[in-house]
Amino acid sequence: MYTIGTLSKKTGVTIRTLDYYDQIGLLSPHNKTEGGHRLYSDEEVFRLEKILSLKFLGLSLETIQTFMNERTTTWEAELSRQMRMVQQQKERLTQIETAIRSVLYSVKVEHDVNWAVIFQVMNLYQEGVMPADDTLNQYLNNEEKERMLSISYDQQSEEQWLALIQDIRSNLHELPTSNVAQQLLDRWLEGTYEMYGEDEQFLGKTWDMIANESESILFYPMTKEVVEFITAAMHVRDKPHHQL
Amino acid sequence: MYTIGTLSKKTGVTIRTLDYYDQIGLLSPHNKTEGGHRLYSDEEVFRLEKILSLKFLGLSLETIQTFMNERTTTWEAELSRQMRMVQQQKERLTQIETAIRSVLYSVKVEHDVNWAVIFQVMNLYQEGVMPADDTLNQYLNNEEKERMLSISYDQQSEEQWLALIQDIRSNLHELPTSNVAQQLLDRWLEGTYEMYGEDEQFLGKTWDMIANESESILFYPMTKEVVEFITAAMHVRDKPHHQL
DNA sequence: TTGCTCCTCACGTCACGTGAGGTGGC
DNA sequence: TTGCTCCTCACGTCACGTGAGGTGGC
Repeated sequence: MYTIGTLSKKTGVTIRTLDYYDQIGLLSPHNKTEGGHRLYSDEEVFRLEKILSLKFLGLSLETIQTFMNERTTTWEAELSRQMRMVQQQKERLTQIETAIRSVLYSVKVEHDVNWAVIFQVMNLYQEGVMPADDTLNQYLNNEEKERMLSISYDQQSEEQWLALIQDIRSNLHELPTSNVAQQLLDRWLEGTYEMYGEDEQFLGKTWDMIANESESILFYPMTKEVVEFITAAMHVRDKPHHQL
Repeated sequence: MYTIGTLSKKTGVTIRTLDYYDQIGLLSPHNKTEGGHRLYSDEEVFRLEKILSLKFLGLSLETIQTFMNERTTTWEAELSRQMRMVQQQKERLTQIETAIRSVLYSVKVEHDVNWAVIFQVMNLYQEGVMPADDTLNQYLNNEEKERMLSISYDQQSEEQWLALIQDIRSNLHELPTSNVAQQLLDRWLEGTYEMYGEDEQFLGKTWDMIANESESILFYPMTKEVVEFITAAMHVRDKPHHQL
């Protein structure tokens, strides 16, 4: 038999929580002392562990309550519903992630929030139709799309890209043939290879997509100006008589 | 000038919400009629859109409140914090997803919840150290790991796997040489190729991992018995004089 | 004048956290 | 007897939803 304090320490659940579970009838003590102190047995410990498990899955205490009184075979529908909810939330969080990234870029690069960008991102996502997905589908096949989406930015590479884009933006006036432009292109290519690998076909398709869609905010902060700058510098390099 | 009802229709925000935003001083009307009715101008419409955008990012009204009074350059720290929170939540949701899948399997295959499985899943994840990841790292390199994790189950393939595992479980007593066992193996191989592709090396490594870890619940419902059944059937097939 | 809109309370939500003031138990 | 544990209220949380009862505005 455990007092409420002992049970609390044993399971890491606060006394107030056990108190509450008793109150709503989710977990009642095995019996009580004359003075009204609650006493729990191993049976309740097991029940509590079940409760905690189901809580971890994101179920409400009410759902858990009914689950505990029913056969496990009736759980299927509710668990499937919960599964769908979890998946939807994950998608939403992914959208939020991209949105925050855009805002952070606009704060860092443009030193102000680009509300036009944010409103566009909001509209894109709030329609719920994932138009970003449609655009990707136009340019990439399924395998390429997954490859594109599975690219993860770490802190460091993110900062490098940011710095590069900032540098490009402040050198937009430089001629494509200039050393400055060509060095920026070098940094660009290096970063691209590092992040996307050296598969020329994949790189080509991705670049086409970004270039064509540079007026939308899908690939913000790859704005039109930045894309044009890179393209111009690349053209110069491709011509033999300008090669370094 | 818009009345509160007009603004509500224009923006899709409920009157009660606008009411509340006025109450906490987040969005006050431009002015009021003599009778006390609120009147909003385009200025407030813009402010409201900003508020909604930031709310979409998951920021609290209080944070939004302070954001609106500060320069955007001060948003960085808070936005980065929010970014980390979002990423953590996504990881948590992924864990929940796997956990729910396990429970669903155990309900469907064993017609009861396998609490031992669930408690293990819980412990695995609640430590916060992602031991699942450690195990994967032991057997697969980074590329293979990503490949493994990016495999997505659709409704249909999930049901097929489930049915197959159920069938294997109810035929565990059959000899590896039996027709039944060999047919189950066929279904197994077919499903594997469909899902994981035909890269023998990758398949081999993955299978080694699953086989070695079959006593843990990482690959539940690939339990020890199921793995052993498949292995045995495969050995028979590999011997020429048993080939079909 | 009649509807419809808008107003201001005020309670409820979900799973507890955080006291307050008072007793039980070794 | 003295601490420490435990008890039962009871308010607060966050961003509104949902009425209730009463007035404004065209």
